[in-house]
Amino acid sequence: MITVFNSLSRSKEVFVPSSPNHIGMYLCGPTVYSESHLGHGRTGVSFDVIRRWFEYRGFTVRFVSNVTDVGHITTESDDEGVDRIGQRAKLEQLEPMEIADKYMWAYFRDLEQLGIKKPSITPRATGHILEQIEMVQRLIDRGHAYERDGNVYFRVRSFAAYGQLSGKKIDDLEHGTREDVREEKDDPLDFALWKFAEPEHIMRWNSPWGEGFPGWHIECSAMALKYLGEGFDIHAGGLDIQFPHHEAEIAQAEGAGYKFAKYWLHGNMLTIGGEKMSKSKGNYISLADFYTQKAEPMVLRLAYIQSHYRSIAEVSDDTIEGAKTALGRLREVKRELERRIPEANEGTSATLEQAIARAIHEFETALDDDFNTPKALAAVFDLTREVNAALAAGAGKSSLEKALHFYNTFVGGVLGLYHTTQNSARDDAELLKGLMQIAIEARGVYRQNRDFSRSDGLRERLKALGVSLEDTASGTRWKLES
RNA sequence: GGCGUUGUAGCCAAGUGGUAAGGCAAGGCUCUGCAAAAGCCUCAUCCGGCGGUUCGAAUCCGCCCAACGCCUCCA
Repeated sequence: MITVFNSLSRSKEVFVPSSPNHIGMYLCGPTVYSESHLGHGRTGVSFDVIRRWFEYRGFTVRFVSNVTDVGHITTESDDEGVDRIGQRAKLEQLEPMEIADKYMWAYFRDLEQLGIKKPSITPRATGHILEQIEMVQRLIDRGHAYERDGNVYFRVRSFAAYGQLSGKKIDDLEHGTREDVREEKDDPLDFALWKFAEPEHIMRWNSPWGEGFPGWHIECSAMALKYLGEGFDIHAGGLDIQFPHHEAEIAQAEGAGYKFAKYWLHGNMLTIGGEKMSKSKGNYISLADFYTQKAEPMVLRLAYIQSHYRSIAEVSDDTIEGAKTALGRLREVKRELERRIPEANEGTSATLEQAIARAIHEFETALDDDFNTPKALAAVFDLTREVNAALAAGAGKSSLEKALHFYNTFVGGVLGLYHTTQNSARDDAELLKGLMQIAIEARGVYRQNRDFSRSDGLRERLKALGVSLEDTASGTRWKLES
């Protein structure tokens, strides 16, 4: 039994899928107008683990995650209709669609590094203009929208449930609304479904209301319904787009007469030095910069998983350093198991098997309870201590194999922490292996002759190159430092 | 101003009525020519503060303090 925190009810609910073995899940992707940052990475990893958990529990998940490649107005009052993609296009002297394409692929690349599984479907907003127009027309026909000079607006007060998801009351919102609203709106709360395109606006499509482009929000309503159908299971996204984006999605879809998502899951924000990392604050770190300047992607993935997806997570150099070491232990225990299993004695270890059973139980319980990854990770580290002790005690092969299976299934499969990225260094693996063998042999001769200054000197020089040596009872091992 | 969240060891972070998970850092020990790795041990009488409820609270209630988020583009 899996329980999930549903933002609609603001409480944990037992998850009941709409069909027995299949789950439809939609995750709001970014508007692709600039580099993806640590926040995108966190949301991606959070829902990737959730998806993997459903799969582990036997569900087939259709995971739809969009890319919004239509630029949206930066300020409602701006009649120039400057949108973010358009702005960026001017800045980089590219076509808007070149900007969208460039950052979309960068986003895919950055997420892939984090071991995030590809969505089943990745719909683009520009590929679904017809669906969006249809939905807008439907909203007009049903009295939830109206047209003014080529713009179409959603009439918020016509949709009683507006505000339910984010816990806002329409009358409270009224006061907070900006002064400089577009005068043709009937109500300041109303939001755009379709915008008239000024002559200089490059991204434009023909519609029943003239040439224009869709508003932000409508693409997700249309694409989620198209690929997941009515009443689909899960809609997910960052907490910061709960309002107004998700609120608007519900209003549009249900206003058009369709049942929308049953469970709404929101991932919390990242802080740097206690402050939310965000574009407007300018304190964000792009994923690409992180990878080149801070640590490899898997360290980041572990850092994310160490906090619960609904908690605010602090990212600091200390957090990253801690994750780096912890990841090393998780890799090392797996490597050691792989190394030792072929030569292990036949037999079992009752202590180890009990520890494995307990770890599996605790891991499953933790993830079943609203995807509590920090708690699951605690179970993994508890087991790791047991495994290392068992290895030292010479535990039997079949128990060690069970332990290895645990790491492959849970740490690798569910948490996705054993993902490796392709890089050119890997092509040289054989060469490296051979060279290291030679170096180790040479050092071995020094050691046999008790010429420790030479053998230590060799080790220091290798260390300086990022290769560390470990002398063990069964010979010298080496590894590349991360 | 409206709505909401959080405050747990040096840092990160679970726990949400039964007497403080886990990771990092730090210190000691075992092993070792040395080092590393690994293991073992130590590391919050206490969970922002003050009251209350209870046999019992970090966990529930009240007040206070502090920080943060949404209400505007954001994952």
